[in-house]
Amino acid sequence: MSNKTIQDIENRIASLLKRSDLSVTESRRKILHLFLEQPGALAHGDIERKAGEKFDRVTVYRTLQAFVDKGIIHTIPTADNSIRYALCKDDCSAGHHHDHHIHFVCTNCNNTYCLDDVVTPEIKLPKGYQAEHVEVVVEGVCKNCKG
Amino acid sequence: MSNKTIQDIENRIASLLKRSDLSVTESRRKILHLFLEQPGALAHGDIERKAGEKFDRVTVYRTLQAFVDKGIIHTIPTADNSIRYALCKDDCSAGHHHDHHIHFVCTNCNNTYCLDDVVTPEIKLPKGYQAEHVEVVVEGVCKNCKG
DNA sequence: GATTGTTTTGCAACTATGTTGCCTTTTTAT
DNA sequence: ATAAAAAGGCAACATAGTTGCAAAACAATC
Repeated sequence: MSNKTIQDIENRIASLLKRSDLSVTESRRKILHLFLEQPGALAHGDIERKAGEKFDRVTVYRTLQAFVDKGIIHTIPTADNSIRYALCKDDCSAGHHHDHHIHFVCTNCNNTYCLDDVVTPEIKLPKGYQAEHVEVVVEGVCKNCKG
Repeated sequence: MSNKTIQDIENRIASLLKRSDLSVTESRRKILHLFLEQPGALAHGDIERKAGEKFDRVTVYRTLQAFVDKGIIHTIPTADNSIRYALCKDDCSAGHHHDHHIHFVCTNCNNTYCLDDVVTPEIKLPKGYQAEHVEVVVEGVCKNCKG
């Protein structure tokens, strides 16, 4: 990998942070790196393990909270009660997530993926219920695990 | 309320437990009561608060776990990372939940409902992904809160 | 590039949540 | 009524998440 590429990633991270009114600190750059490095979602525990040797537990909590607030990442609810986080696409802004895609949890490798091309379906609710947001999580076997 | 009605509920609870190969104990009856008394789902915290004055914390955990294992209740994933539990319909059996209904979380009263009549839609996944289970959680305003 | 005001971090202490082993009590079956 | 089996309570522990405050890092200005 060339220096130019590394520099590109750093620039991308810095501009993402600045656009969100967040100062560019080491922990924020490190955690954003983790998200950019891999395709799926990360559980809080994963992040703490990968980044936590350098940073305090509290810093990880606060960093993730800041990223959610600013619309850089979004949370994915799962059945095992461990919140997972994934990068938002560019059209998410602070406090207003446009995440109409569905999520896929692999029962084999336990990875979580955002399927950005699969749109949440319309759900017809009983009379009186008013939908604001629909969350779809599909469990199954992912592309990589399906031999 | 007549004595007969109270007796009916007790009988219903006892037979539900026996059918599931669970012995009929005070804590299990109490916790089942809580579920039957109200329409929505209960978070672990709710149950501990309502039943916990009489029972140990550990007992509540183990009771809920037993109920899930036996197919008496099922879990509902939510974005705020608090597992909620709701009664299964009668066709759920041990280890094999037929919960193809969707869940509704009210952003106003914070109650969670099983919408038993709303079936989860078919989701068309990208090539290579194989679905085993689809979970749909809708957030919005419920029937009671919509003035 | 040094200085100053603001933001972020690390630390410590704390609360909440969940788990495990062991002994006692309750339940079930006989 | 009694014995075997199951469940509950207790204590101790492990993990997860929060808060206040002082120290350090960052951004902005000169």
